[in-house]
Amino acid sequence: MSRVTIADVASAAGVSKTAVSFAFNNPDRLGHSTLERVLGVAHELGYTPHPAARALSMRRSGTIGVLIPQRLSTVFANPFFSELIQGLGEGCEEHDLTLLLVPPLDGSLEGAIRQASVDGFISLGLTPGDRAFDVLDRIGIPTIQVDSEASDEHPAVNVDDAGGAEAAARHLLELGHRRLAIIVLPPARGQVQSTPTAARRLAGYRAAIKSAGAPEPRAMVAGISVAAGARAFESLWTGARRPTGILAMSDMTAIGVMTAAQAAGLRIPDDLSVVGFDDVPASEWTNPPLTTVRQPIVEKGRLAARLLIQRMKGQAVDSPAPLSTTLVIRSSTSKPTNLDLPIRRR
Amino acid sequence: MSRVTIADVASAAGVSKTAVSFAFNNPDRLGHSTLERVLGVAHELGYTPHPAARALSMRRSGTIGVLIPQRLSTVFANPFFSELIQGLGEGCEEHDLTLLLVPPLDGSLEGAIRQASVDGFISLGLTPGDRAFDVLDRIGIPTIQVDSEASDEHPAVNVDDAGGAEAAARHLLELGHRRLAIIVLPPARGQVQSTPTAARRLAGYRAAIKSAGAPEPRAMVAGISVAAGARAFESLWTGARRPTGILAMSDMTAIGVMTAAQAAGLRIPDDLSVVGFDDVPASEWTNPPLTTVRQPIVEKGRLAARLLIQRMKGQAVDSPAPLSTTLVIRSSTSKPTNLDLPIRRR
DNA sequence: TACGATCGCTAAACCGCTTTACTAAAGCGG
DNA sequence: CCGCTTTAGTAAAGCGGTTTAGCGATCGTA
Repeated sequence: MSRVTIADVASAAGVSKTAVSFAFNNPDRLGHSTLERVLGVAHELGYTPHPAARALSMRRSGTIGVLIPQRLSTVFANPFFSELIQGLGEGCEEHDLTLLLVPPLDGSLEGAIRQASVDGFISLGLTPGDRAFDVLDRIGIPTIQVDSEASDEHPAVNVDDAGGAEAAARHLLELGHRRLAIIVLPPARGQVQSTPTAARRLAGYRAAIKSAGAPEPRAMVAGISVAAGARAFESLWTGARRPTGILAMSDMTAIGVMTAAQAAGLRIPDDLSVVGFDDVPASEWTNPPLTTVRQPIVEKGRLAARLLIQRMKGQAVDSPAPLSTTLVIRSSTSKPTNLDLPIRRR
Repeated sequence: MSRVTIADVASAAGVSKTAVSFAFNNPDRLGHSTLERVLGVAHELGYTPHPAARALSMRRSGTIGVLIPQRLSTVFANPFFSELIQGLGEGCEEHDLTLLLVPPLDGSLEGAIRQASVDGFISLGLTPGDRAFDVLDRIGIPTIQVDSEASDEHPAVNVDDAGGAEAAARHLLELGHRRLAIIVLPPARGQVQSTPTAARRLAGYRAAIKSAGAPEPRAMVAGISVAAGARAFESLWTGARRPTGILAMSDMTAIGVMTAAQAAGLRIPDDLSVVGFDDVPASEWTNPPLTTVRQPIVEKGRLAARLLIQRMKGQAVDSPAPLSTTLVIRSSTSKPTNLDLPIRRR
């Protein structure tokens, strides 16, 4: 009933364990006839090497871990993440590696890191001081960061967040918008400080607004989800000096803003312009199609995976130059027409 | 430079390896003072048990594998999958399990199964005869199927595909449509036969059409992607007897059909009705919002994870009753108005 | 014919942890 | 004070592979 081990195969084939091991990993070291026999017996018995035993003795598990800062159910609600996985997957499949999703266990990412039997880690959106780094350094597993701040020990793959954000804000400003609001990504798990990505995007928005001499924008923090975007719109749409344009740091948030605005009777872009960030596929099909900043998400994942694999091979790798972002102008932005919009609720 | 092992901690604390192991896994068996000391030394040295060694000796890795029938980059392009992962994640997090994504390695799913160090598998859309089952049975790892055909050894979690499909078709028929086309999901990797899910949905569509006495629908196979949906529309929109309504087995395909149709100058739903399947979140925001069959994807994942965990505990589990599906009527369907539509290309 | 190289295979150590079986000391009731 | 149970800790045997070092037989060569 119990699993077939290498010893079973060895004794059934009348050879040593070594021979069986060689048959699979080093066939040249065996004579032709023994090789055939061992392989035959192994197949007949349905032998499969125990992965953990293999990993222990070879010091390699054939798996890379993806360090996820939040619960899977929140993270995977954002298509951004699916795309990133697509890229990581492409990088991994080239080398027959599998992907282990490592969210915080019991609230602790550090604990989860320890448990994971992997050859390398991809970390997502970690803030520089994160304690996860202590654990990573301690156990000495190569790591590549994504959407974080590069350091010497931990290279990071990033996109030109500031440039993209600046282009987005400039777009609204050039259309004539002056009253802008920014929806800021929330800080990482357990942190107060905003993520490096959020900080860079915010800086980009601000730089454009400042250089255009437009008034200080309202800023509000909201989660990366459609629901959070909707709530953000609700709060923004009370009181005086309502914005004519909203800069969201994520497409999901932007979509939430649009649906909430439309539900409140506004027309987009006539009554309110909205621009997102990421350019997830869904942004193309929304009503209206979303103006947004495209970042090459799949490529980012693929690059991160490749760099990690290089590191795992022992090669040194530097943080690559940020991947470029481009503004994609669709139909959720236009000139601000109704500067003094009467409130049309319901 | 090399990793801190249990032996290092033991000698540094002046105790046996057993004591160190007890300190972590069985603290009651140690005196108070030694416990403190061992834990202190371990922390100081930055000791972390080697996961593979632990897995080998405990016969448990704390990981469950998700058997993915295709490449990650194709599978994760469908939000359906993200939602399923959300559900699986919820089920896993309750028990501190992590999720390993296991796509075919080098084209072979069986090979990938062998390599994976997991305590259980969730399989997706496997066709009954799949050779993956041989490997799974051989190594005796508990498995729960999703979107497959239940068998005694391998319970399956399913939704009421036939019922949902029937409701979708009936909806179009009741609106007055008679010329329908069906876009069928492609067969699983390496198979000729269509997946059980596709077969059930097709049967549902056909049953409704037959009982309404409507003419035989055109059926065509297309991949589960926006691009494939677009291609499907192109092929369908040539020749005579063009459909007035299209039944797609996936929302992504339906969205592809809509965008291609709109690009060809058709108005939806006036010139063509489209209904999808799944009700992924994006379906609510499309232009027009998509009429589709909702299936509880997250719940499906959560249920599958829970059942697998039960099985891993040694409890027997039966296949649960199919989860119910409901037709969600939005704006991509209406009465067929232009029965003899002139061709308006470009 | 003798000798070093090559070939084919094996014994045993090792990877790093858990766990069973056991021992010495301490606690305890009578 | 003695025998018996706890308590606190240890030695050693796994878990199931890989890998190094080595050994006899065969082979080509001088």
